[in-house]
Amino acid sequence: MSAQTKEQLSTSESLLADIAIKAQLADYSPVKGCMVIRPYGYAIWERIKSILDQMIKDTGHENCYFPMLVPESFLQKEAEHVEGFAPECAVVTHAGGKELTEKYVLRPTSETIINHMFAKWIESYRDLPMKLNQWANVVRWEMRTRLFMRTSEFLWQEGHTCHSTWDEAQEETLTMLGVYKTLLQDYLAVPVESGKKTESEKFAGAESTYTVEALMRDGKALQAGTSHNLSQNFAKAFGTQFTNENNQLEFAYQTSWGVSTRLIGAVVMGHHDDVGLMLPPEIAPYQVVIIPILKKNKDNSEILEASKVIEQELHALGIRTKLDNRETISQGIKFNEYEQKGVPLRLVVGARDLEQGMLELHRRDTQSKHKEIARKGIAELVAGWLKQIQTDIYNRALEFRAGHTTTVTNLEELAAALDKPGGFARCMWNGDIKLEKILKDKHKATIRCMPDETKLDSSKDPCVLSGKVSGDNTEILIARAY
RNA sequence: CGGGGUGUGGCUCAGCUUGGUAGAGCGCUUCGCUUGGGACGAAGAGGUCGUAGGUUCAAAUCCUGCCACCCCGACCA
Repeated sequence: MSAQTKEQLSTSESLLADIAIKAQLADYSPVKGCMVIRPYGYAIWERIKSILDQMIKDTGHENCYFPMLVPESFLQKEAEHVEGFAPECAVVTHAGGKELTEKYVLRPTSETIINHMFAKWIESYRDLPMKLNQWANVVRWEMRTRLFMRTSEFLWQEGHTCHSTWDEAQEETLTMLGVYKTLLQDYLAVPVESGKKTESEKFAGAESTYTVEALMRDGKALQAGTSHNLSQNFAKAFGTQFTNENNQLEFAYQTSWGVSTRLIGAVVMGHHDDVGLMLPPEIAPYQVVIIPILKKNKDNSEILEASKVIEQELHALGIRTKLDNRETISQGIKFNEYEQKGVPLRLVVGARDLEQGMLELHRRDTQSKHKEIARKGIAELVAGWLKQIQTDIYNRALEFRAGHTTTVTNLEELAAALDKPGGFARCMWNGDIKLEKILKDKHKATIRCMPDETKLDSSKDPCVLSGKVSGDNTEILIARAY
């Protein structure tokens, strides 16, 4: 059964699946739309998780855990929320050999159950702000799934906060958007456009949604993280109230925000070449792989010993290192394996070079081999190179995006831009939702966001739809998306 | 749910038109020989051909139903 599944996938033309499976990040599970995250893929997730977890704590949040099962009735309390999520919920109807009187939903997100508890825990303005986060799995029964980008079950972090004023909630929303931007750009080396979503694209139940949008190498945009200002919507639905300084009962102002294992998809589709995956050093499970050139049936102890010493030197500088001293596998196979896995640097330790105090270093991002690297001071050299690679990979992605962003002033130019370079089309918009319908029907595209970093001039650049110039027009980014 | 496609050793597939009881390459195991970019040779292990039924002396092959998965679309982090 699973054999068939694998077979189908390898035949498929999905570059994403091809890279992810070859790099041993994940594999398909027996359950439709679900994936098994393999150790190498999970190690990347753990890197991302530990980096982000620290940032979440540094911004004053506490981790907690809410249960996976949510009473079905909870979902229905917030009108827009039910409408948005009900179709994709998996529901538990039986337990303990009996049909349940109240069905349980496998959480698609936790606003409802968390608000149920917020309502209980919050009484006074003195209890605010309450800033929680949880690392969890969620289930969304999507009609079409894609490895990492959209799986029926995925891992994520969801932050949920309560505040006493709208302004404070708004500030929180933008703070976390900034955290995501930093995570993506400084660690995953994925440049993002941050901005607000349009009404039709916002989270079901939110007042407004902010997003970080990345551009993948196939020209598609990816919503890499979202931060929502929920205002009082859920508080009203769940009775999350507090008494303010004036002894008046008020509904709490809330936010929620999340990023998921989709981030791994962003890395895969954001950084790869013909060989396979290319990992930014910051999130690579191991940043350097040491491969000793071993001879079968000969005494390799000297080479192995030298390799171990080098490994220790790298460890001492905090460099994540893997020494592959398997004697049963040729180095050619190893070279290939680690290239597919995207390990940033490969250090080759051979008898010949070692005699001359030299090593061979190979950069994954440029696929360049550097012989005659001095053995002495190797750890410092490697540390420097890793920093350089991190920067170079980011710049490579940034360059790609620049080459795939086109400013357009009318629908013809827009249509052309979405096809020819692909990627983002930047333009002004008068807010008429007709545009979104045209995009969807004719171009399979959407408005990704109204970017924070604007490049156009509302006093000169016309609306892409009406052709009119107006100070009321908004700048937008359009793209086909995952 | 609509359109298209696929189910045969671990993987990729051939065989099916013209039924005769299953093959190749890769991978795996052992031995030999090699070893600074996916070596080579020899021997070997491994499949109730997605599933249920039908036709037939005989079904991977023909017929019918069912199931699963993949791709495209509607939906979405």
